[in-house]
Amino acid sequence: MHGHCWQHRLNNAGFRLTNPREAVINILKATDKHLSAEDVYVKALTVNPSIGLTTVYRTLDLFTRIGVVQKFDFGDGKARYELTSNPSKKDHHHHLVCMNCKSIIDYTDFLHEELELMKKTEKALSRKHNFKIAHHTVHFYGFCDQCRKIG
Amino acid sequence: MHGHCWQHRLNNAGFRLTNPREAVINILKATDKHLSAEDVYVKALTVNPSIGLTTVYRTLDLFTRIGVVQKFDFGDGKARYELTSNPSKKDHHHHLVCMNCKSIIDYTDFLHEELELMKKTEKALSRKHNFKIAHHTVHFYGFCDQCRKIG
DNA sequence: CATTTATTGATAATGATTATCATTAACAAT
DNA sequence: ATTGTTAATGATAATCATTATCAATAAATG
Repeated sequence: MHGHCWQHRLNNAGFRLTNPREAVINILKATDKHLSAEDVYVKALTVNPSIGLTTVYRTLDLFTRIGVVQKFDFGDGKARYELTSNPSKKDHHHHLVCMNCKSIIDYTDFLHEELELMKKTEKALSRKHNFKIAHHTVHFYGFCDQCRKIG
Repeated sequence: MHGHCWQHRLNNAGFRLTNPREAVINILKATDKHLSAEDVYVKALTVNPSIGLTTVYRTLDLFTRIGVVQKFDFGDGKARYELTSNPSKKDHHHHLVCMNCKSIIDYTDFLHEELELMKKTEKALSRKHNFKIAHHTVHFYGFCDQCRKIG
């Protein structure tokens, strides 16, 4: 149920398979960047020139709700979206955010240890607060190579 | 230099000690909530009825830049602010965010282990990317007790 | 006390996201 | 395939948090 393709997950959740939704997924699949809704919209236009920005927002929100996409906020005023990465797979990563230029670096160091700790923490928190945990994020904030030199 | 009071930190960074700044700090000191700029503004008005919302934003931004305050985004469209908690002190905590009602629970489980891992990760990342790391965040996302029952 | 300059607060502007609503297209049943 | 039902779309306007502007004020310094 977790490994099913997005088409099935949409259907199972009672949603329809549409052109804009396919376009959005394909764009997210094809990049390793951290795209904003506007970014996705611009790319989507080259595939489907009639797509609307509103639909892109709605679609990203829908995918986020069913867990196919993860929404991030790195503090630059606009949300970013990525395909959800399975914590036990190699696409799992976390982020390093430059507080000055807002650039983002993905990192994958010590993920095994991190996963152990997160599983343990998740278990404890679920029990203690009766909270159903879907995912977690880890962000490191600081100043990137460029911005250290300048500032 | 880290343990210095905020007054000194302001002065050392070349900023002035003003009434609005004092009001904002006192409000953050007096709460364990996750206040938005608007929240802080409303509270500030009771102390200083002439304070402006713009100033609150500016002040929170200033304190964030000098590291006295930490800015969070939990995905409900407005930023939240907390006094920066020293990772090795007992006020250090992380967050559990309900994806439905946006309520937030602080947690402090396994912080010792977490701190060990974070220090290690931080060291590796600093070296590899020549990144100057200031702080980190860990967020768990899911559904709280209330929202599990309903949804 | 006077001067300098950061800070403030009222206001308007910005910009990302959301609500509205008539039109269109998916899908199920025929 | 055709139709009917209903979700989904896209254009537009509205919302709302945050920022820019700028004249007025107040901290610090001599």
